[in-house]
Amino acid sequence: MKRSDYIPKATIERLPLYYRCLEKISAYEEDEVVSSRELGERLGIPPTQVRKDLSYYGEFGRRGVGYHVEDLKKSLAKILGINKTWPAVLVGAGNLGRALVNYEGFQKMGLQITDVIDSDLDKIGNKVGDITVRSSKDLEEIVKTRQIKIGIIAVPASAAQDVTDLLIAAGIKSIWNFAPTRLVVPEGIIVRNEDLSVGITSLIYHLTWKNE
Amino acid sequence: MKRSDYIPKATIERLPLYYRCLEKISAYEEDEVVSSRELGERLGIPPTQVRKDLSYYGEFGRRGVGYHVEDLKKSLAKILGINKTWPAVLVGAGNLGRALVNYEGFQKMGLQITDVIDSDLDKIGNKVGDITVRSSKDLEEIVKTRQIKIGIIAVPASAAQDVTDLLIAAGIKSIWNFAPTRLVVPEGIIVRNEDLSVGITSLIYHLTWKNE
DNA sequence: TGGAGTTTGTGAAAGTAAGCATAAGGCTTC
DNA sequence: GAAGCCTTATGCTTACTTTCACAAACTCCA
Ligand SMILES: NC(=O)c1ccc[n+]([C@@H]2O[C@H](COP(=O)([O-])OP(=O)(O)OC[C@H]3O[C@@H](n4cnc5c(N)ncnc54)[C@H](O)[C@@H]3O)[C@@H](O)[C@H]2O)c1
Ligand SMILES: NC(=O)c1ccc[n+]([C@@H]2O[C@H](COP(=O)([O-])OP(=O)(O)OC[C@H]3O[C@@H](n4cnc5c(N)ncnc54)[C@H](O)[C@@H]3O)[C@@H](O)[C@H]2O)c1
Repeated sequence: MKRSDYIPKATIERLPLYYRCLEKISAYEEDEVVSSRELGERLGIPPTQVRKDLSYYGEFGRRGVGYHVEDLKKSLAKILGINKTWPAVLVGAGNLGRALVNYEGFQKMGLQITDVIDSDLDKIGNKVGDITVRSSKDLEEIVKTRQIKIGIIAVPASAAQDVTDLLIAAGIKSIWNFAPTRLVVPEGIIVRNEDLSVGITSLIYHLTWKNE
Repeated sequence: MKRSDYIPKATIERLPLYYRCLEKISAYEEDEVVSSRELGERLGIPPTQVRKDLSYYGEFGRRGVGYHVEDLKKSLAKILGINKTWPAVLVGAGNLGRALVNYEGFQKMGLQITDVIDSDLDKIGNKVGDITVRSSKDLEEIVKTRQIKIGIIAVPASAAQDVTDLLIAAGIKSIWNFAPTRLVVPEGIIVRNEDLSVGITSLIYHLTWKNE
């Protein structure tokens, strides 16, 4: 598959939006074809941006016509790596962890949380959804047998670095981090911070300064 | 307070990180002063970036010395608008909604969820944390009496636009949206989308293409 | 008091990303 | 089969963001 040498980070964050939008069209509309204009309108993105984003990966459209919904959806799934299912282990069966495990929406994006770890003895053995909570001493075996590459951190910030080190020792290659702290990881490990406080704080900022 | 005409979006998203880092230093370290180098190192941000970000709002440091932790923390709180508490109403007492309500960390960033709305008759009247779930017919009264400016959407995507319209009709000025859908709002209403699927998908993308 | 060593604040330069303009391809109608 | 109207793909321009480089200000110590 074609892929330009340099692709803007912002482009990569828009691809999932295109994918999800195509899924919706595919499920609820009869249109076989969609234009960059329509795709853009649904998402609040200029059509030129949609086309430029896609052009980094090849030519998916037909001039004068648009993009074939199913084809583009498949292509995007392949580009994003979500044409297969990625198993993941979640650490921290608290409020947020349980919400994440029970959310079905991630499956469509290729994520399947297969295992849950917690340090609380009262939680180990309990079920979260269909998954039995296990101790971190089982981590290495879980990661090895399922060939898990993704670890999800939903523990308090104070425990996040320790959990990170355990995950990496167990063989994980990437971390989705919900704890509000910076993780130190070896070269080659991918970290994605999902910092909800930043979201609300920037909203409050805009609210504060709106009329000045 | 000084504030440059144009401030990069990325700067605004880093300010909460600086603030939280200062809070941590203030709570756990004795240092009265911190340099842009140290602040940057803790957050993985270059020191020049730290200084430039702060410089949009004034001169907070002392050359040859650094930034006074408490002073900078106060200044940032004021800049971010989190030197007061913003009441908010959350709609959707499901898995995610309950996690958000029970999370204490938002208080430190100025957010207090004071009310919870759901349409499910089995949920109305129940408690989420200390808050009794109420029906959306009470929304307007809630927003008016508490002067709430922030609405939080934690309902399924299919209901998100309806809830948005209700919130705006009730007088809300900004929306923190967790539903994976674009909301259409009138001019002047601030929307912040917190799209977790984008996060995991971009992580999977990087994992997929890492060695190419 | 003065010089060496720090650290900030900020214009200028470099690096990224978005938007424009236009060429090229495609469909429809007569 | 040619005119007219679409829509995509992309080089170039414009806009935004980060990084660099250095003057200015402060501390410490001899
Ligand atoms: N709940 C939210 O809405 C929310 C919002 C933003 C950020 N966060 C962040 O997400 C993380 C989890 O939040 P939460 O509200 O679910 O917290 P929580 O206290 O409800 O759950 C944390 C869980 O982690 C477990 N845990 C603690 N240390 C552990 C360790 N070393 N190994 C394994 N498990 C361990 C605890 O037993 C508990 O079950 C926190 O870092 C929090 O700051 C949560
Ligand atoms: N749970 C997660 O981890 C997660 C992750 C990413 C995104 N999301 C998004 O967050 C939203 C909520 O997810 P969830 O897992 O909590 O779902 P959920 O089904 O557990 O909860 C949804 C709640 O909204 C209520 N509701 C539905 N329609 C309503 C209406 N019109 N007015 C008021 N209340 C209404 C339902 O009664 C239910 O209590 C969804 O849009 C989901 O896509 C959730």
